[in-house]
Amino acid sequence: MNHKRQANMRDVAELAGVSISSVSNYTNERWQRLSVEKRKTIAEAIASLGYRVNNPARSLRSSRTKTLGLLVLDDTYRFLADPLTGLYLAGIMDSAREKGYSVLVHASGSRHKRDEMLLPIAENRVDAACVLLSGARAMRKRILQGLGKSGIPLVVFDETDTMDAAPRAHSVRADQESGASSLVHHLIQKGHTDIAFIAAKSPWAVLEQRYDSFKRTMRDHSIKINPDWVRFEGDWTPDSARPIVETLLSRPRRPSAIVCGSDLLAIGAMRTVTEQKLSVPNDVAIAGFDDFDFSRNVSPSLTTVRVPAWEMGYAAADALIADLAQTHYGRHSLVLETELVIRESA
Amino acid sequence: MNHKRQANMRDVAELAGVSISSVSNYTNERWQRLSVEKRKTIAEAIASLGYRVNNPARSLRSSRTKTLGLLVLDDTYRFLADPLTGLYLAGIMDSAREKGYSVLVHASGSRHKRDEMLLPIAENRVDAACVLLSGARAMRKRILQGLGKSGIPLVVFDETDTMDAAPRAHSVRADQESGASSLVHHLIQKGHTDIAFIAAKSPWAVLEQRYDSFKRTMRDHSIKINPDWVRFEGDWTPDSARPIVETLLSRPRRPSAIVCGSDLLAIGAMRTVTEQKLSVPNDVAIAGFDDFDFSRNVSPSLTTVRVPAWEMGYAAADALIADLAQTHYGRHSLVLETELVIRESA
DNA sequence: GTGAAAGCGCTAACAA
DNA sequence: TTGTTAGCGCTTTCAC
Repeated sequence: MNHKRQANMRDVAELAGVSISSVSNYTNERWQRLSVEKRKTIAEAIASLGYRVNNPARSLRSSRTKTLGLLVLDDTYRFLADPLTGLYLAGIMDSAREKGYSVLVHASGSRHKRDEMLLPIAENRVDAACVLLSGARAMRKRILQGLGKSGIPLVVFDETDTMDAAPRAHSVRADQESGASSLVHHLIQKGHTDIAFIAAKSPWAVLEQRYDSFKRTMRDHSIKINPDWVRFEGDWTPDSARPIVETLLSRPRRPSAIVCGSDLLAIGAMRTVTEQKLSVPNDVAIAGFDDFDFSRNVSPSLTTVRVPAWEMGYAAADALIADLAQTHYGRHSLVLETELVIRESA
Repeated sequence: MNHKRQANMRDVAELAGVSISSVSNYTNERWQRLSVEKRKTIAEAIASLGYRVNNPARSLRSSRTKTLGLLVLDDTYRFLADPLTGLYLAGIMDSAREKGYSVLVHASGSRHKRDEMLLPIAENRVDAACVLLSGARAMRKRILQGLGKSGIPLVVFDETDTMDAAPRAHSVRADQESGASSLVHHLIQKGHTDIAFIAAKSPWAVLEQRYDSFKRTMRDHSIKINPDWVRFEGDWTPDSARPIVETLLSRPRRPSAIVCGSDLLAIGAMRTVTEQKLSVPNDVAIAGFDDFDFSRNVSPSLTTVRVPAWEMGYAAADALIADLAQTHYGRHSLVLETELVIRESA
């Protein structure tokens, strides 16, 4: 129990012998309006009372919350168990903290009411937001439309051609196309033509980009894609790769390489191949996307496309805070480089 | 740009032809004070205006923010890349969302000012908080002391004997002791006596519990621990296991089993052993803690102690919200079961 | 440079 | 049941 009430601005002003507005000028760092002595007296009063500005009061009055939202649309609670999301969030938080912002995380499933995603915005909890979407394209567009109408600065992760639904939102993404294309090139150079592509069933912009680029690169090399070898099933856990790969291996003709939609899946795929007494990469090469911490340490180590997830998060928060500072809402499209990391598995 | 101002309670009241306080009673679900017709009129007015309560205003007036904090003390931004933290957060968020709460995530390093950790509380941004600590015991206690004084409901993850620093805080943890002990039993039953223990250098309550139980169980079996085989070095990435394991293997006498402080480390350890042309588990058995998604899918699959991280997060938020509802601050100590998962690596 | 005062949108105490 | 009203702590004119 806190017996003495928290100090407020009035208390500080009285102790310092100045007016409330001078204290306000102090906490808002408007130094031009504060004499040096006053500045010192106020600092002392604040320190001695342990005063902290009351954020809700400040927000109510100024409609600035000093908070960034991370709005996630995902049907599975495991979205945060995916290291990619965790790294986005870490980047956002690091960037936000440096500039005095907090981060409110809000996840919503498509089973929820349409505007559940917008709640933190509608309730004036955030000044700007990072948006992470999954699910069908049409739904993603609809959500983006709703978000766009809110009028607050927005950064959308990983989306490309859905961005027109929110004309003023920034986008931050990794160059999945060049990553996927380098990967396929690499496989072809290694002599592979029988290449499978597997991923979770859940639609996701990043997956579309990876798969589209896979298809394009195959076509560019005049390699026909065997439709039996393209499978979108299960979720993004390693376990869901197992039944897919089992099917792939059980058929008379099997692929010589499998491109997996994510490293998590690739690990499950490798395991399944190994269990069938086949060798990775000799019998079946396996490659993934993301380059998580563990990817270089599994056996065989994973050939993959590195995605700079932390950097993306950092850049996103950075862009939002810049917008907020300048009320200059020019739209940016930031594309960070991916990198093919060739290891043992392919 | 939002041209028409957001609707407020007054607008709703006018449109519905009722008083502001009736609208307030509606948004606060005080149905006893609302006739059925009024309830309907208000609902319609709210829907037609797209009204949402302004959270900062509500918070200022009522000093309830409807927000839970997740306060993390960690020096490395990678804390969120650790699936364990991600799962805690996922559990917290799922629980919070069900009850209409938001989650504010706030990380602070020990390099920051002492009370950086308290900022969301000091600024009235949260009603209650989950606390995740790492670092030296003394520092963790000091932080807990500061948090305890704030007087808001608190759940601290994974701490045991430091909890007296915050006498009114709840604790939620997993039974690391029984997990570690089962694991050591298992190794001994498999004939191992030359058992190493490796972990990151960064102190952490969970690690202390795991290691203490390791020591105790070894002693109970009258097995002497070789101090050369106990190593706390590096961080929690798989890569930092490598130099440690290389050293362990390079010496004339090497352990027959290595217990790793986390699955992430265990993966790095396995990889290093394999690279030295030794076999897991025949030459060196490897075991971890946590049981992440990928642990069953690496080769060989990982013997580990499962920690119910999502459930812990869920329980924590649950306890906080219950406290908030009842102003009944009885202290709980919740200990969730761990489970030894025996696979191939040990 | 400084201070007085209005009022952001809401809740809760009280009156009716 | 319903309505009136004070005021939460702050920012921001505006006058000095």
